Amino acid sequence: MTFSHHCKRGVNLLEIEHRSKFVGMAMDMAMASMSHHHQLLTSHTTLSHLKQLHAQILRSNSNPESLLSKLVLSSSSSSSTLHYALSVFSQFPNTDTHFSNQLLRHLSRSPTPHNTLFLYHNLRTTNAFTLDSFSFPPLLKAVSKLSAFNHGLEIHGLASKLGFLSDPFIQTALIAMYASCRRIMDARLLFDKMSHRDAVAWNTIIDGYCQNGHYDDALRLFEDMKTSDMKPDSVILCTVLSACGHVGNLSYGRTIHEFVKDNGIALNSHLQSALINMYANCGAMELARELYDGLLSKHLIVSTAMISGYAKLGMVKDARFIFDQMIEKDLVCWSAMISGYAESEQPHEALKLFNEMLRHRIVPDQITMLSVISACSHVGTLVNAKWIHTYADENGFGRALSVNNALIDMYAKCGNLGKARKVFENMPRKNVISWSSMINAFAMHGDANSAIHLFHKMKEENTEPNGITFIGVLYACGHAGLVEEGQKLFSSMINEHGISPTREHYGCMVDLYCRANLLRKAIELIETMPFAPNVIIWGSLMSACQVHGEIELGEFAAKQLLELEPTHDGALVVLSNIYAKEKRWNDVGLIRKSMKHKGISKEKACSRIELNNKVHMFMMADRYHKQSNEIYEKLNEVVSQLKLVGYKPSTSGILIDLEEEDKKELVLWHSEKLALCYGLISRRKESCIHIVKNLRICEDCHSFMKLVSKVYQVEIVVRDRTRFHHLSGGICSCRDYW
DNA sequence: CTAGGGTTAG
Repeated sequence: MTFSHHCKRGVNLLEIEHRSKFVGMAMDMAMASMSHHHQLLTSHTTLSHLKQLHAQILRSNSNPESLLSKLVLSSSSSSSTLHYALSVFSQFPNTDTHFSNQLLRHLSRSPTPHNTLFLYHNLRTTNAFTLDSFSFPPLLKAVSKLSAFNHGLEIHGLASKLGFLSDPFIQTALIAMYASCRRIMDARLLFDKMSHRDAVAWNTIIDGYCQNGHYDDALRLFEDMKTSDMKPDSVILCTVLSACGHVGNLSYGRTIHEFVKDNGIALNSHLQSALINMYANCGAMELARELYDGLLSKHLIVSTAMISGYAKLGMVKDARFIFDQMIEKDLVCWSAMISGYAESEQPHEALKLFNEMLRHRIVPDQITMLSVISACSHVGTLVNAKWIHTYADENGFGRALSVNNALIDMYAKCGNLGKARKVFENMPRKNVISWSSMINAFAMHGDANSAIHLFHKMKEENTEPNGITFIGVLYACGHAGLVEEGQKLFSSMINEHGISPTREHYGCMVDLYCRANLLRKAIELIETMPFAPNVIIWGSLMSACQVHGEIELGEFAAKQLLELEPTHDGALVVLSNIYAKEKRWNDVGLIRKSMKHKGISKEKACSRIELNNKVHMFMMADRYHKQSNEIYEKLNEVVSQLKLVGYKPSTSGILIDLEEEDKKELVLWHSEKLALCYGLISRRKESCIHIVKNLRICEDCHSFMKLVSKVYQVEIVVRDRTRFHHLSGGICSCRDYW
């Protein structure tokens, strides 16, 4: 095909388009800026525009070759426009390899690298094209970005056939390709075979280890590099600093900082940022802040690292300060701030910020969705859960594996086990997290049999359980009192699955023995396990002692607990009860003192009830609710009804420094009782009452609710923190202590 | 060749 022929074809296309008035107008505008071809080409990428511009290029006197290359580049965003542009390109008489390589390079760096491979195949089918060694780095870069391993192998084979494998540029590109296709060993073999390794090769292999999560290997390799002749450049130092941040290796990170200072390495903006990111990721926020405040221009990425650094330490206010100061915000920093709130027990703020982000017309991606769903789990209301589920479905996240995993957990934590199960069952593909989430959902709700059943089904379907899976299933065994089953699972975890138990696993086992009144075994395990017992483990033992009347051991456990957490509610109650019984008034006085001290910082108890898609909040003895009078009337009625079947208010589990009579009054006004009475007034017939409490439910409220479920024949689901109690017919699904 | 956000347990 000749150039003039080509030109004619372009004009014909133009004429067809010209019939439309709209295109005509666009054409006039385009003609008016004829001298700005290049700009137009990068900003107009619809097919009709491309055709117009193509025609203009052919009519104009400017260099058609360079403009055509821009035509291809500007069209790389959609396959239809690219297809058109490539058809033009491939008919172009001059098949200059240098020119083609330039195009490959541009496409491989674009946000749509798959077009590199598209161009590659397109060019290979037009015989005129030949590849030279310069074609391979961009091709391999595109493969790396796409993790398209099969293409990578093909291109590796071709490079080999053409005798290019001794080219260090291609060797390095191959290392990067294997590393990003999760074949780090192959990458390493290639690296070891290189005869001359430059800084780029070293950086590529070190970065490859990082990409595959082997940060410690990356740091070892960096040491190897230093012992060889290679001097680290600033790019490598950036990579290594990032590795330090990922594994939280602050001391190594500081060593590198010193190395930079001692060797007079120029502290360019990249290196400065890498240092700040490293410190922020290691939680060394003072050091990070010092460097950050010294920055002249605060880059998006550094600010985001600061936000997530503060957020991880629970310093959300500082995180928000950085966030608010940012002039330019992108999706990633919004996500960081949202997840910061979600993980810092401020899920409402997270949702508020998400809505604000949407108002700024920023479109969330999958990662944002995971944080927002997690925030909804923490909020715990079904209204929010349904809202975000619908949002996810309507915005194309409904089929994403990780999103579904998060949804399972969310529905479970919002009290709707049925919906969690439905999400789980509808998943076309499941991974360990899906199974673990569902197992844990059952465990959370006290349905041990379903949890254990699912665990066996998971193994039948050849999904390998991990440490977290076992926490869920052991927890379930504890709640169901399945001692032997739990022991079997614990040893199979170690022996068959090769998972070494963590403190949390021991915690589950201690709890299992405690609940089964096997206190000797519990103590034996505490003494032999390779961890120092934590608050949860002492708490299990202490509660068990209380229930089973082991006063001395209980006192010991409570004291150990208070060593670790001097303001622990339960421990103070247990100790003060023991001392009061033994008339040790001095000790009782000491405890009262620490209780008073603690009263200042104590989180206020509140309960929520969700009814007919609305959430109502209650605090102890509050009168804020519109129907307050009705609620207290109902409470009086319920109390007298329950007293007929033997209810006696009990204050033994309550930690307020008051006279006994006042305590009796107050215990009746606990927020969960108010919420429950509101539920009894307002619920639709036959519907279940859902109550969420921010703190642990006291013994009295638990037995109160059990009796209500029997006398009023109503199903009640109560959540305290992340534990659910299903109450019906006077029975609770869990085997919790009070 | 370099830098930032995520889901299961506790």
